[in-house]
Amino acid sequence: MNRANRAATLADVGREAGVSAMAASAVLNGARTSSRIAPETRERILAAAAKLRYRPNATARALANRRMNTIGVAGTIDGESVNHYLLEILSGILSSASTHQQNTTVFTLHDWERDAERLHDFCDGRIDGLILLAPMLTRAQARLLPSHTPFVALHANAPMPHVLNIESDEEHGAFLAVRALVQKGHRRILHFAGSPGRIGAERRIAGFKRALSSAGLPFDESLIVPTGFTTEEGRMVMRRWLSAHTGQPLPTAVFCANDGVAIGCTEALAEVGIRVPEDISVIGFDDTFAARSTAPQLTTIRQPLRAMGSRAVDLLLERIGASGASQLPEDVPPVVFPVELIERASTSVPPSTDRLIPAASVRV
Amino acid sequence: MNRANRAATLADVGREAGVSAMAASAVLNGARTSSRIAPETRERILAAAAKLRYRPNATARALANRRMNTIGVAGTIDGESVNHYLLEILSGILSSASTHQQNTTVFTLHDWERDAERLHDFCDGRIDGLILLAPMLTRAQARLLPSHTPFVALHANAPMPHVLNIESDEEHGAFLAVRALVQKGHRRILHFAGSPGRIGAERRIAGFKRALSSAGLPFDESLIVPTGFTTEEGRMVMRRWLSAHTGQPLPTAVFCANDGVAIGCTEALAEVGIRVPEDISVIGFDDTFAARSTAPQLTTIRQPLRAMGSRAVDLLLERIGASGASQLPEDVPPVVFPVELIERASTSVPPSTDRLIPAASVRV
DNA sequence: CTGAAAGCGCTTACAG
DNA sequence: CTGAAAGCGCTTACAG
Repeated sequence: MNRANRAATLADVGREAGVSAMAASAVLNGARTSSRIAPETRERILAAAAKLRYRPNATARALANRRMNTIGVAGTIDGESVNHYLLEILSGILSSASTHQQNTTVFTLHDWERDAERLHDFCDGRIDGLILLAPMLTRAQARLLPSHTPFVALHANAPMPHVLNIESDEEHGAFLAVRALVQKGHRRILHFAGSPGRIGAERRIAGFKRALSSAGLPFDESLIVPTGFTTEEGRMVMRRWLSAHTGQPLPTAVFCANDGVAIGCTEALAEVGIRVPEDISVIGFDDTFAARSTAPQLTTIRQPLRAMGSRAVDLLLERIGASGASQLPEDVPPVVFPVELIERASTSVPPSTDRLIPAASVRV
Repeated sequence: MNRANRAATLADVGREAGVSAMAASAVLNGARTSSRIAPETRERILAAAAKLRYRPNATARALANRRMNTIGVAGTIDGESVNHYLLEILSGILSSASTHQQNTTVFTLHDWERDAERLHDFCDGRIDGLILLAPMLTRAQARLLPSHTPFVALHANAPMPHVLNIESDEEHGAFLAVRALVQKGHRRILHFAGSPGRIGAERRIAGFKRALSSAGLPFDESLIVPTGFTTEEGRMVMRRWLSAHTGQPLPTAVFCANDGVAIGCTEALAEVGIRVPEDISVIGFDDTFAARSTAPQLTTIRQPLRAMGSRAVDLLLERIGASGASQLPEDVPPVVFPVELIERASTSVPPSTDRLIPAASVRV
């Protein structure tokens, strides 16, 4: 037993059961189950496998099958602040992969620009296909992606040749958010707009404008404020905005690029005693866990993030199954998921009289 | 070119360069670099590899080397609420693995009890070793772990035979937290104690008691309240506790089992107008990102979570390197990291007069 | 110092 | 219906 530290192999199981490795293979993996191996032989093999705690070696199987039964997910998942948006998509991916009996390997990138080359390293046989979470690849980088591995993207920032993209109707989401505010009577609506250059931010601004113009309201460029997409940025930007506008009338509502920004923004308002929704309405975007864990709970635009993650897995597995030859065409239309307005406690009618912006208290 | 959809192999590179696959292997992986392949041949091979975008196939290499250069991490990482504690450890793991040129595969478990068997499936050659994050395995389950894969645990709930455990000095952390409160003058200290049956909770209670007794203060069992370890639980438990004690004197401080609980607890206090730290001091545990992102920022006990994650990788790689034969002894002493008190804004001296607990307002 | 051979553990045609 | 052979892509001894 000098093999105590090696995992049992098919050959070991065969030897134990007095049959060939191949016979063991036949009964231990569904493949050739149909061929009738004598029931008692089958029992003997099963017993031997159990006794030796046999598990098929994944790398050997992958080498023979050209299939690892593992999908990869790449995204900027770690980082200073927790990204609920990515985590919720990831949770949809993990659960769908698991129902398809596929493993999932998560590759953490820090920066799409700099880490693009690493994507190639992942496509070395250890995964059968790769899901890109909110990739920021240039078209040139995307063109260099290995052609032997199928890719699916979620909310890609730019179309990528031969890559299927899954997104949600963000423009319409922004439209729904702002229309809801307008219908409650809001006229002076601030927009914390995410990061300039991000397609998601541009779409929110487009929806914002469309909602105003379809209500016959004027658009005031100065109410669009770039923020990034994190709670910290939401908090900082709101603090700065308030102290830059001390003494002026408070907008009656803020439409935030996502829930994280909305939460940070709410915290900064609370610091100076501005109440949500009594003094100002706040609306978020995404409907992540975070939206339900605040007080007041956040009115927001729901993107079906888990479902989008699941769909990414389904479509990727379809691509993987479609053997070799068939590559997607250069331009492939995106899959677009609908969004919906979720009304909770952070929005209401505007206050009857204008609030003035108080002087900011000093904060650590 | 009917191989367009296959990745280039060593044989392809060799053919392109007019040499054997083996010669290509020698120059493309450091291994036999020493053997002098004529510099111009070497150039030709390098050029061919670049032209064909050759990447060594990970599964073939793993099969030949019995080494995947990938470490696994298993833990209950997803779930309803974000676990900053695990994410911060994970971030230490990812960064150390990356400096060691190792990939990391994350396996998400939902429940240690039920998913213990899945750990076996991960040890099928796809990883070289596995880090268990806060495993809740029984000794019997631990004994069944495959012996051909090295394991390292972080904050295991019970000692596991042959498995190295990395932990922090939680008992001392609790002692430091409570001593700091006592030194400020606090006498009536509530403890939100985590989950009963968890070693971490027991150690916090032990440290709590030791701090009281070494200050000559009495211990009041009724001030120990089980909470779980999430923000939601902290919020709910504090709400319930306040409404169960309406009209009674407010404790002057709460020592919480972790930062998440402290944050939830602070939120519940804010809901009824109790101010931190003016009316009550709050202290957390862990010093995760979350502790610095609240207002007021949280006084807490710092565990070096990232460093602990890195160390887990280092020790695991050591185990992997120590070939076959050498298994760890049955009982292996844990690696214990020190903790420290981080004073921020959520603690201060107790108020000069007793606060009474107000009636809870109704909350969604 | 270099090339041909054998093997990692599995699977898939292909003969008996 | 079952067994022996060849191969997945790489690496590691082992002869020339």
